[in-house]
Amino acid sequence: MSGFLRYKKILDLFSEERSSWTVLEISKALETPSSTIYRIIREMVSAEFLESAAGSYFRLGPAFIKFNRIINFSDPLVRAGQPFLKKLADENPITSVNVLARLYGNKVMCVADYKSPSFKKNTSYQRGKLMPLIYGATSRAIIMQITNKKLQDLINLENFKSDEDKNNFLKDLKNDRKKGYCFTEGQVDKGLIGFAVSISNKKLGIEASLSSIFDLDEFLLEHEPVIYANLTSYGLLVEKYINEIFEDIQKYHHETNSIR
Amino acid sequence: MSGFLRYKKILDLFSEERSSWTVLEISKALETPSSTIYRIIREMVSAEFLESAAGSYFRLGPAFIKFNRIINFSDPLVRAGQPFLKKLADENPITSVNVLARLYGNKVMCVADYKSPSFKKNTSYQRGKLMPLIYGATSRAIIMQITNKKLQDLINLENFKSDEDKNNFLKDLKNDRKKGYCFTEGQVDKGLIGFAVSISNKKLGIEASLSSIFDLDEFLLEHEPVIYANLTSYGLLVEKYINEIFEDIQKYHHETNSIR
DNA sequence: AGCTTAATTATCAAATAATGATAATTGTCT
DNA sequence: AGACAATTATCATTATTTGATAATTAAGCT
Repeated sequence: MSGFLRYKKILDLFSEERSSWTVLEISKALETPSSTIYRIIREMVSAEFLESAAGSYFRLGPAFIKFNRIINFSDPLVRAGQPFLKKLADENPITSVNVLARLYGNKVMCVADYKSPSFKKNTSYQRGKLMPLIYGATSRAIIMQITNKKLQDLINLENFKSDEDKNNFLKDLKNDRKKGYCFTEGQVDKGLIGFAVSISNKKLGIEASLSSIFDLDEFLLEHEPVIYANLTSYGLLVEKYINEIFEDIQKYHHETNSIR
Repeated sequence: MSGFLRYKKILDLFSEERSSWTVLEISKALETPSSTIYRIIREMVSAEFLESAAGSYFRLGPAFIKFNRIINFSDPLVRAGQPFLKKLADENPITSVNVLARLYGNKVMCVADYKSPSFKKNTSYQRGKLMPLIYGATSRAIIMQITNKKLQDLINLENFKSDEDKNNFLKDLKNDRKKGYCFTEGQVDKGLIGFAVSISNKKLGIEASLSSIFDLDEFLLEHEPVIYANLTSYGLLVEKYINEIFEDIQKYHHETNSIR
């Protein structure tokens, strides 16, 4: 183990299910002597990436809250899209969960979400959560904008049940790309349906989606045109704002560089 | 530069004001050859702690969103306190910003916040933001529970205008400790006032505070008893929940350890 | 499409840091 | 105060990082 991986392997042990670890537990899990782990943990604690909790346990440190905030206030996708999620929810014909998501490695990550206050069911789409690449409208609206080699590489990492499954998936993808939006039913959460449109910005390397998730029990066919109209118009609006933010950033960097 | 510091120094360059950097800029800022920075950046990008943006710029990566989420769902303070912030806001006599904050190094960090929808003015208290240790009720309710050497060390890091200032601060601290809550006016944001109570849990090493911030223009003296009652009762409630979460965690670790 | 320049990766010997077994110290609980 | 667990210190060995330079790849421009 070397470089940043040494630290990342430790951080990756911490999860929602298991959020505190002792040095001995880490030492066992990574098959590394505890004297080494003690040394590394000490470093990470002093950098506030970990912190010591009760009973010689350690947990994730406040550095993550700090950097998360910086992303919130500076990430073009979050900045551009976050403010529209509530509006989208308010304009949808029935209660909804509205999500901005993006590619994260070979998964999809939700980077912002807004749930109507009266939305009852639980959903998997919450900020920071990783979602499967090939299930759900949210994910599909992201991969349907990816092409060629990158798409091949991503798809090859997935385990399809059969070749037929894989071909069907690719066919659906093609259709949705033509239509310009996605619909799926119960692929991620039972009893929920999702609609999604792509969000992209080539210059900023953004491959994302905007989606609305509804309770199947509340949904009527007549809602679809409104949902579709809302998503596409807000999707375009978000892309427009991303572009404005991009120009702001450019201007800023231009200024700071010419001062030097 | 060695160990984790090598990586942390790069991450620390990223801020709300300056959220993207090129390799060359980092190389200059840290006075390190660009070939070295390139290598390190590559590592951090593949770990998703950084990501490449447009125009050969790099920005903070989605790993922070992911780990932030894990903290949200597992940190005892956030888990216990977050749900009460809205309730506190709703029960306060006038619109308010309500904040959970904790010690972070020699600063205070807001770890959860809820602003009444109709609250007009801007405040500095937002999740993830670092606040000064010696200004504002939010901070004072934290340090007033700290004693002896730890208090000395923290105070010694602060720059007081004069020795008199320092002594007055310590005197105020002592008074507030007796009263059990803090009040300050305009110390952090002009035109705003803050009330705060301490939140602590020795076993979990939690040194925190719960606070409500109001617009001075809306505040009347008759509001104070209600504000005070709300804060103290919710403060105790949060501490009770922290304790329950602590016991849950213990039970969980007990189980997982006996399985092995 | 081809040309130009900037961005990024690869190479490798020298310099530096990480490792882990062990011992020493500190902290905690009764 | 004593016993046990947690943490830190030590240090020779081993492995990794460094940075100057060269090679490659990507991006911008006409």
